[in-house]
Amino acid sequence: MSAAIRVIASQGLGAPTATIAKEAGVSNGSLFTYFQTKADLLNQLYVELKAELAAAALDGLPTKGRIREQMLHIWTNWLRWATSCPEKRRTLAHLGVSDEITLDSHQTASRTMAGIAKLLERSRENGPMRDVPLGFVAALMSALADATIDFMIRNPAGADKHGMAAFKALWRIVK
Amino acid sequence: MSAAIRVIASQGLGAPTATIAKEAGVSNGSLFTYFQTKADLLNQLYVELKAELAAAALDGLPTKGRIREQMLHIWTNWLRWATSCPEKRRTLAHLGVSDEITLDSHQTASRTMAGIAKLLERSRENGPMRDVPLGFVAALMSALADATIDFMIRNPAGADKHGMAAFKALWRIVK
DNA sequence: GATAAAAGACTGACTAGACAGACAATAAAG
DNA sequence: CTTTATTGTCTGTCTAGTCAGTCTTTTATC
Repeated sequence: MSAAIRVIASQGLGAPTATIAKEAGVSNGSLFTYFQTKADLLNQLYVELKAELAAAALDGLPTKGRIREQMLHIWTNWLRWATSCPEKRRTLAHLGVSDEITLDSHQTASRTMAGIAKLLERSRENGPMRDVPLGFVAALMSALADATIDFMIRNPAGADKHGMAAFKALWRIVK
Repeated sequence: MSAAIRVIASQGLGAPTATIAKEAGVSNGSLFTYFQTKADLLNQLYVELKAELAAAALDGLPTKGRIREQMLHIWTNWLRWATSCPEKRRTLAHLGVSDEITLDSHQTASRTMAGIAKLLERSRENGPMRDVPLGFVAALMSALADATIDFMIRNPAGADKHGMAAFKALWRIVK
């Protein structure tokens, strides 16, 4: 898996399975004893990375305290994870838009992100977004995070400042 | 070009050039008399679609009037174009994240979007986003629009309502 | 108007290379 | 000896791009 992350991050989804196997230090054939097809590998990788992102985002979340602080906690964790594992984040970006990823994988992934959605639900209570589907607000938040991370990576100077500016923007959206 | 849009929208960037040629009603060989390589075709297509999007967004923009109304005009046009040409929009989404698209094409494309950026610049005057790079705000707006369109297409019921909710969210971000 | 010549657009079979996945052979372990 | 894990070669398929030759259109000549 970690070999796949490294290879896909640098070569994209078109990377040959042989390259991934080599990077992992096993033969081409062995790879197919662990994953039936390349698509299988990609789907598993997608679900795993999403779960890791969700776990990273929720890590150390204070159970008490104001919602805004909890949300900021998640936001900060999210950005930190993405910027400190640029390869994982890049691979995830590739996988997220691939049509090799099944509907099932997407659903599984979104289930692992439920913790974040729950907090987002509470965040928007009585806010201007209270009357649209939660999935829509979640999509906007995710898009905002992705765009922010992209910019931070391309523009490391002032990354933290931009991350914070984007959080405030997010908060203005929901609250 | 329009054949490429149709084929890529349904098959992704991996679509064989032969399929595109067939859809266009010409031979495989002819395609390469008009485009040196497949990448050339994709880059031209990307720039063209971005230009079309920009033109559609700015179409009929009232020169006078409040900025908010002008911005809403652009926003509405943007969403209308994307939802009424789902194939173009889908193809553009594929191209936008492809690494076949050169830096040069991206720059050319962003130049054609300058009109929108200019209005965005005025929109954020004295607003909370006044101190971050304009490119960052533009990236957030673009991400918001994309996510909104995605949701509208997957969720046609209440599409207009969601489009308007997203615009208000955008306005809360910048103003 | 009829014929011929030149230009160039178009064709589709072909090449060379890449890749996913299969499989027979080998090594390791119990 | 049996079972299981691993190997790396092999194959069938697919695809970007080529090119020798055909067909169509335009131009020139009588």
